[in-house]
Amino acid sequence: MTSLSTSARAVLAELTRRGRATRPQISQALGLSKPTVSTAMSELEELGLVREDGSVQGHTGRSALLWRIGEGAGHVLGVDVGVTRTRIHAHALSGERLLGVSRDVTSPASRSGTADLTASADAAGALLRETLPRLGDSGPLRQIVIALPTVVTDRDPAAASQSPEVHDMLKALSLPQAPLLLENNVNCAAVAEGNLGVAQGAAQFAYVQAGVRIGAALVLGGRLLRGASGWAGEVAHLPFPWDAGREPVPEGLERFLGAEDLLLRTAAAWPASEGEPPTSAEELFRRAGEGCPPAQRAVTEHATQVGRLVVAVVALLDPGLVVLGGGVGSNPLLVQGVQETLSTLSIPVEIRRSGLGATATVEGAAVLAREQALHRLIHA
Amino acid sequence: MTSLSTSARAVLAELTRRGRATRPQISQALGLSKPTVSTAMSELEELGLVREDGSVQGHTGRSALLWRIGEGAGHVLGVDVGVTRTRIHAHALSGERLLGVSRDVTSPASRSGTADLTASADAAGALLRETLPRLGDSGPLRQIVIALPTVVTDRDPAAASQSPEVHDMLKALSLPQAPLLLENNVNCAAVAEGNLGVAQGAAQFAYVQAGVRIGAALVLGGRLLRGASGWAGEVAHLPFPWDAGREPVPEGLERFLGAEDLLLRTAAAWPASEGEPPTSAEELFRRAGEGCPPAQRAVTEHATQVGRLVVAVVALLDPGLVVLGGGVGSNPLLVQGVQETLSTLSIPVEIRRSGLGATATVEGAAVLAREQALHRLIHA
DNA sequence: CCCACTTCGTTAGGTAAATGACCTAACTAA
DNA sequence: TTAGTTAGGTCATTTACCTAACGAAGTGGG
Repeated sequence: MTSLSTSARAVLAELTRRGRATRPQISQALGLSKPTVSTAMSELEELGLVREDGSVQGHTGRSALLWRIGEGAGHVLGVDVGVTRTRIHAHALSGERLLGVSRDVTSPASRSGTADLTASADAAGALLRETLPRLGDSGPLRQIVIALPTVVTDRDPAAASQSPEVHDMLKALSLPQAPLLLENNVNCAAVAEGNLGVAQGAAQFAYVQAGVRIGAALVLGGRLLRGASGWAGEVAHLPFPWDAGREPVPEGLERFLGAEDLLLRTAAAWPASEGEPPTSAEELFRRAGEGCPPAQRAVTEHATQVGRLVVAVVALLDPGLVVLGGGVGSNPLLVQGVQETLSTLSIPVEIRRSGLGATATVEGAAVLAREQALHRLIHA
Repeated sequence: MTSLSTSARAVLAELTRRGRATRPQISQALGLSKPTVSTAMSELEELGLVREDGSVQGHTGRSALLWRIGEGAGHVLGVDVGVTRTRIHAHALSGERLLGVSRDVTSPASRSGTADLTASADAAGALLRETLPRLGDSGPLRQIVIALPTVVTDRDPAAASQSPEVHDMLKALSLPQAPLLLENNVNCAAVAEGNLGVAQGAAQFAYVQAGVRIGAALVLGGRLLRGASGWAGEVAHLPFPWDAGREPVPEGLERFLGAEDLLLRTAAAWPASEGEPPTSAEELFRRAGEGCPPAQRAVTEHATQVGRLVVAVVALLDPGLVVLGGGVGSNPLLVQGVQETLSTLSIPVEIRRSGLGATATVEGAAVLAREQALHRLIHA
């Protein structure tokens, strides 16, 4: 494919930012002359990357044609290879969602909560083979991003598949031919928050996910902070408790702030007079919301602990905004407790609760795929 | 001043990176033709921004002229307004140091270790007035960066001087007319490590300073991570101890990891048989190095605590490299203990000891000033 | 010392991208 | 209708590069 001219790249980038725009708007935004924008737009139209889409009326003067990313620009896939459920979203390069499907992972490992990448990939692969034919003509598939519940030390699958686990997973997925990137699932969820969720428009923010597992992600100027080898945000590996007296346990924070231990601790402190202790995080939060005292105590205590993690994140990074997500983290009862813990701190910070739910990860993967595809189109 | 052409900007940037270079070298590095580089260089020479500086001989063929940033490009100032000592460094835009001076702050507050910005600024202002005349003709003063031992919520002094403390400090300094930026002192020291110290060439790294006070800074791709409002790295404000049982004290980490409390704890555990306990961090480390058991125990224990802070930084950010600095942090005995604490972690990370000493802060301020001045020259 | 060879730096001529100036088309308001 | 305004196209011109060619200034071999 022949390369785009400089002005065509600029026009494509601006059109991407705006979704739909007229040539005069783009001309003004980029400081390019009208002829230049027109030539560039023709070049893009010839390649099928953009097309006319209505016009702006009601203003004085001649009405301007509206332009948008066209079907020929193609589409991308976001794939969430989750422990208990896998999800696939397809997005056009224009940003609109073409389809979103999901399927349970049924394997002994997934029921016990242990990660079994190959079992998840089998389910995702089957789902993919049923789903792709439904896409019809959406242009070329330009990028796939796979969200994984593991540390992603190398986003490039060519390098990462030297690890046998990743190699087997990719084989089970049997993906169509297209550029491919791997990404951590918490990172994906954070990207979704920044693009579609409560962190829209934030220059930077931290995302703390508390559920069965615990993790964090950092977004700076729209870009993920990945660290030197992909371990950024892997707070699960923090030793805990961090105390002058007791010896900290490696990976202790994961155990302490994960949903499993929360339920165990709650059960241990449960008075016989209140009947059976809750068996899931959802139940615990429901009963706390209904006013059950031991459930409330457990939730408050847990919120304090999560709050201390958030305090550490805030003191180190000053993100200005922290989004709480995940099955436990996105609960309204938790946010209040975290906010109280933070009130001792002199650093200004806002706490928001994620509203995206369980699809956050796959949505983020699709957003990343679209960004990557556009980046390649525009900058190469 | 009339604006530079695009190619002149590129040539100036490349010359800045290389220090001295010939036109053919620049031509090859930038992919520009020889005539283009020549015209761009003439443009820069006419403005006094560059000048010839010898030639390359010994190779076959005609010898090429060497070029460098010229005196007309001007100079910059880095000012460290420290608690006990203030420092001023002047650098030419070419990078060479023009002078470096320092002076003790003599005020009741500085002796007790309390920060008194105005007293420090008085000393720095007097030093500045004696120093500037010695500069001779070094071209225009293009940028001043002031390093402060406080949180810098606004680097722009016009906005920051709304705070009466900063306003008084700037008045006491009575600076010459030039663009001015404020920066946190730990951030400055980190920049120095990245440009002149042990973190040279690192794509990203964390800097942890342990001395009288405790602080951290993060450098990503040569840029400081400042946070939403300048509080990034202010770990001193972390509540401590972070323990399920005990109630954490706000600002507790500062107290716990600072030099003062280290000496108090050491004295409390000091056996009478060993004579008087050490009265300074230097003495403590010296006696530990000489094999004195209680001093060794205190240092080991302290290294473990600093190590836990480093563990938190590494788990959250995966910097790949952590530089330990400050009066306590740069001690060889400490590094070993920190490394042992880190060995429980599965994240790959290297620990290095700062070798820059007490001038790191002012050097970093000067580097930042030069970067800022070049940035303005090249991109505006 | 002379001469072949290489590289530097300048001059001349050519080209692609973007511009400004100008014109026509199309729409609104009165 | 008509006046005023904005969109969109055409074209000569400018800008910012490039390649080609050549003299200048070095090196090394005979």
